Amino acid sequence: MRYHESEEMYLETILLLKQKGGSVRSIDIATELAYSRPSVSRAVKLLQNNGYIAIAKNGEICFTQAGEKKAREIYQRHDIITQVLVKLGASQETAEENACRIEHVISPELMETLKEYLQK
Amino acid sequence: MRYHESEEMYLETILLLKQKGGSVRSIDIATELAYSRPSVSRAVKLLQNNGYIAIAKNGEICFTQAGEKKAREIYQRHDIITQVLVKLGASQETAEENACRIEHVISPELMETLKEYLQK
DNA sequence: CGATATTGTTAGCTTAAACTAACACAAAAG
DNA sequence: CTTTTGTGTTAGTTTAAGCTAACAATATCG
Repeated sequence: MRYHESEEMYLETILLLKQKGGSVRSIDIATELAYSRPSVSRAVKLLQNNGYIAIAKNGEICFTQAGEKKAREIYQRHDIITQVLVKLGASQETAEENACRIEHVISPELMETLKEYLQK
Repeated sequence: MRYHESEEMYLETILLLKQKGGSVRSIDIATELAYSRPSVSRAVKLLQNNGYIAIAKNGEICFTQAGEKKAREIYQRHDIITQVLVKLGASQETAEENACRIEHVISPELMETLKEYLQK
């Protein structure tokens, strides 16, 4: 993975779990991503150090302002890329799966172009 | 970088240099990618072990059958992605730059979809 | 031919991010 | 209230792929 790609994956996963679940803990992330608990524990600590999340006493993970912003940005990238790929003829499944990887390597300029493309 | 993404970059770079230069040595790759000589030396040895290239006594790097095939595939992916992005409204430069990263993470099915999209 | 420059290699370091084994502690269940 | 289960953490390993320092071998130039 390239620089901080995994950080993006974690933030995105937390947002996803919040949206469909409610309270999110380390174990939920580990289950969702099929990673070991120690791997997630370490990643969560990094997210905390970087100011993206806070951990409640009961283990619940909460976004900071910056964290939520970043997570939503990634989520939006994912969404837009998926829509574009479907429009180009990909199946929903293929589109989702590829968007998941492309979202981490796409430039802001290209994202703008894709947004405009969807509008017309 | 994800699994063997760097291998793909090296193969692609060798093909590129062959196309514009002629004889390709380790140092040419190092210069092109702005990597250190030891990094390239190591990567080249791996490519050799994996059966993608052979090294002549004077240091010239030659593709094996498998290596050339693989390099051309990656190159083609790059090309098609660039064309698609331009068609969607990106500048040539933005398209190239993003294609360079997307080419390593795109699935074969999606590549097929993109090829078809270009045809119509 | 010998000094210098170019190229390649060896050894070892670093970082990111996964892993397992083993432990600590809290919550739930008997 | 003790046992079991669930959750998180610590310590240490692994792999990929970059790096520098230092050396070896080859080429080129005076």
